[in-house]
Amino acid sequence: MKNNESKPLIVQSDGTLILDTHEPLFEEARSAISLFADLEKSPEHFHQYRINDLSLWNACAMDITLAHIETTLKQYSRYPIPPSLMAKVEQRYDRYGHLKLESHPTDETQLIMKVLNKPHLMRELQSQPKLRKLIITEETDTFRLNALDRGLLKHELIKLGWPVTDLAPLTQGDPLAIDLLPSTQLRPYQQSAVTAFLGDKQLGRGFGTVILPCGAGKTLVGIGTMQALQCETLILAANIAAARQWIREIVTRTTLTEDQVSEYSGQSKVIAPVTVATYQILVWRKAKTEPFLHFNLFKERKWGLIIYDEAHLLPAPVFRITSEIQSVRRLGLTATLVREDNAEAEVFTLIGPKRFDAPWKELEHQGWIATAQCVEVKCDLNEKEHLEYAIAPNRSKIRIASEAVSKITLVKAILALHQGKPTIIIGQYLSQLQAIAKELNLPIITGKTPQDLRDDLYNQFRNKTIQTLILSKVANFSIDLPDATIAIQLSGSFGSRQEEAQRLGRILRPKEEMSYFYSLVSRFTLEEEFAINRMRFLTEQGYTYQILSQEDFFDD
DNA sequence: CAACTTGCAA
DNA sequence: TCGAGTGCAAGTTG
Repeated sequence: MKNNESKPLIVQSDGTLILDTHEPLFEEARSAISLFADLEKSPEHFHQYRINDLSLWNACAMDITLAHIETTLKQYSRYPIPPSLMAKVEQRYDRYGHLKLESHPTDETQLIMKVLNKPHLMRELQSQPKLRKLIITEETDTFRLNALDRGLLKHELIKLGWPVTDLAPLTQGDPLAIDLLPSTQLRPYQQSAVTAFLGDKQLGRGFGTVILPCGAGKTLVGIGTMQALQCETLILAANIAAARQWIREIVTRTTLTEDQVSEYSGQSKVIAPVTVATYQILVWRKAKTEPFLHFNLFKERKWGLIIYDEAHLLPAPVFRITSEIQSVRRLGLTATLVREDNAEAEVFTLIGPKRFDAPWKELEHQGWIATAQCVEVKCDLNEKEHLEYAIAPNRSKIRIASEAVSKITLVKAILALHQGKPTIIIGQYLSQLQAIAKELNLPIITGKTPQDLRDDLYNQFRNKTIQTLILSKVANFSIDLPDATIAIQLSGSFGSRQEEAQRLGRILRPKEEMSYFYSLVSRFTLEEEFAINRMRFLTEQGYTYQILSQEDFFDD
């Protein structure tokens, strides 16, 4: 069996695929299985993929046959394929293709859903209360539905395990000549992302989600797609800063001029061939009962492409409107779909399935993002804090642990260790940050800091006039934050992995030198447990986590 | 009327 | 539940 030893893949009956990154066939196997399995974790030695309902139906949609999946698994698997797994795959495949969704021939506010070759399916669907609510009329093998419920319907059907094929043709949108300027070139992985998104145009693919880490240039993937499609485009961004960033990038990197690219926000409501809007303005309304006034934006022009930046932040009502416009090409961009609620399925069904993701570690190897070392430093509570902690209700325990005064001394030690390196200090509680700012006499930026002062401090940080900057939660979203080599996290919120990833993203711009990400954690407290949770995401992404204690800093 | 501040929402 | 943040519109001011 020496021959099989060198095969990279281990297939388990629960659908987990483990891929050994050291085997020569690794790369080949990776691209083969990613057609029907999702990447779950990519630590350094073994990557983990999973075959699940969504990934299989996604494969169905790409016309990948059952036989192809079996052959691929056999080809790369070290051990025999568990028969129960193939049985499960077959079962899932069998559920695909029985439901077809079409537009009503005369009434465009309605949809027709046909049930094919499954006698009992009609009955099964009729008995579902959530579907009942959406059905207008029913005949022997068809349902009539409201066009507005299209996305909701697709989502409910996925949850019931009966995916529907949406046959509504994708509209082309109004044409727009757009070209990259010669000074700009897509990196290989950005190009792959664009290609993966577009797929084979004859199959009509043109919706989906691309996953890339912060700092890997998601904007260019968007711009590359616009160039390929040559059509008017609506871009949705999480906040105004991000929206303006898109506009800047588009104007400086493409042949489009300033008056062809506009901002649609609370401050400026201009609509142009390329319009960048915030999520906020879309979901704004006078009162809870009033309609969403700005949803018209979707129909204002014949958009050929809608780009959802930071797709994991999509507010619920935007999901709903997205379901109404399923005939327009949709590109979701995100650093991570890990959301503490489980909205990933919604992103996949309404915007589109995952088309591309690159393991962070790999981009790091190729030098596109910086090499980072994560260090967790344990520190101790003092006598008084210990006492307070012991008697405090759970709620305040976290805060006491987060605000341990020993963290201040540690910050000093770490700053001394990395003397001369651009450093940011991030934390959750203003009082603590302010105390450190005062103690160390360092500048601080919080939500209340006026924009011009922020810009001023950022600039000084960029041109190295100041070396250290203290930042509150504003750091999580601010786009124009300058690069740092060292980040010190004083406290994080409730173990949100997404937040951790965002913060790490701040120090991941490509640089020659190693970046360090320090997390300060109080020993023997709840904070330790949260830290484990937060740490998991990064470990799974392939980062090594080093654990030190405060003594390590004061010994020598 | 542009540039603030204030209050609300999710 | 809380703390900190954001964006929106309307009100206030020089």
